[in-house]
Amino acid sequence: MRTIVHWFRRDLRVADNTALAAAGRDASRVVPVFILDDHYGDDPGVGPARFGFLRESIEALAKGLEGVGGRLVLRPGPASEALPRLLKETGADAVYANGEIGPYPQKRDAAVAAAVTAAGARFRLFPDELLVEPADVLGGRAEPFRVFTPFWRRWREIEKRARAAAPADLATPTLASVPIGRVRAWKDLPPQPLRPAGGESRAARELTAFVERRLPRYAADRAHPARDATSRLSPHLHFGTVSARTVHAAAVEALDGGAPAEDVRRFLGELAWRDFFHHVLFHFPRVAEGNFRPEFDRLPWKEDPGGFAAWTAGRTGYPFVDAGMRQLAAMHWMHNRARMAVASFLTKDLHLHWQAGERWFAHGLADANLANNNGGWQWAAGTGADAAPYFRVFNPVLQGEKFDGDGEYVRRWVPELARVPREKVHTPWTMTREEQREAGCRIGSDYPAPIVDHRAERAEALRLFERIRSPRASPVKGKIPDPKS
DNA sequence: TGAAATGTTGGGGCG
DNA sequence: ACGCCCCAACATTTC
Repeated sequence: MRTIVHWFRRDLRVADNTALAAAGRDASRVVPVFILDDHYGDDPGVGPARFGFLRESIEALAKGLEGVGGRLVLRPGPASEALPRLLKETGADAVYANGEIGPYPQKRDAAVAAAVTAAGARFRLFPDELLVEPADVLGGRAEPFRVFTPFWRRWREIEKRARAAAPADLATPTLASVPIGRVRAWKDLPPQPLRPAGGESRAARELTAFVERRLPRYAADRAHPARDATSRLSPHLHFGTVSARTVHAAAVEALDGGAPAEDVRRFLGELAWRDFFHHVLFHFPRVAEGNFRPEFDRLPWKEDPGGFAAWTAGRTGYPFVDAGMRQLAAMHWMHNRARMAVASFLTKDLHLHWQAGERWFAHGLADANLANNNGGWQWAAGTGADAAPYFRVFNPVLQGEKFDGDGEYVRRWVPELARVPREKVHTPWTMTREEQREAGCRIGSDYPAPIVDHRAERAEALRLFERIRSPRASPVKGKIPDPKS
């Protein structure tokens, strides 16, 4: 009678779980464990939103495992001590887990591999996190792609792995486990009524609703943040409450159900971006610490605590930017179009380091994921692999007018502007005194005037970015504001 | 998965 | 009929 430990990390599901399925096949008893490490990912500044989502997902996982005869065990970390102890208690001869890309998990897993091996057991990692593995998508001369489009061309040709069967009977023995309610990090969480909810069955419902109702209009609607058009799966993909394979398969199968090919193609493109950014992090782990493109180390980012505070508070005076930042604060999630606009504003209108924005997002977003968050920020700042060119500066007014033409998104998240007429909802500072009175919104008191002049700051950004071309200029280090302070 | 500046074209008003 | 100007619409270039 063989026993195997399945170590859950960011794969908090029973269905289509590669390592768990393998453990179920290879052993008659499976011990599913989640370890309360000081880290469960390697992002700086894990905030309450992710802890909240994680807690819900773990509670749901415990229930889900009961359905297949499993009992989830919670143990304090570090994993390199908890796992050998568990091996001894259960007589298990192996630890199975799904692999994770990132500097922290890879270092952690190396230490665990050593500890498990020293305890006389086997440590096995399974490919599960991504649709395609880094080793499977290489360009000419076996070099990793640094540009998305050729990556995507290759990515589409690769057959995606089949989904793993759900385990039949895990037959977990009874073991000591930390009660979830006893965990300090989870005790004092503020209420988060609008945060995406965690859990495997929740993810499955989101996926079904997305594929049936929103995917068929995805291409046309996805860039409009007021429209309910996106998958909302980002936190689920981060925590593995749904697998990327299941999402991919559902989208592909939707083609047979009549979903237009263009909509499906665009959505698959987003899944490919996720793989791309993970591959970039795998091949170039230095991106976690700084610019992918070293010439940007010369860029003189500014320090502006007041500007940063206005940005975080959603009080920049640019409605589209402020709506995004307030959506983040309220929902612990932000629409991607708004993410690009607020990132452009932080880096190119306020000239603040993209890492300040990355940290704020990591702390605030339920879906914050090192590879995607870092990739997104370096894309927006122009410092990354296949990044937007540095001279691509978003105009917050035009972004609003293009993607929120009637101002619905702005009005939803910036209630001060609820009664501003559509023509001026993205430029409220152009209202006359009379118009301000009628809209019940005085600029400068009810809602701020723009804290910077976009036209002037765009020009300033172009001037600052010039420096990346002159090799003489010296690096300037700016301090990065701490989101918790 | 930009935007602004600059260039080109063509229709219409007008003398 | 013609040249001229204006300007919107679109294309191209530049940042």
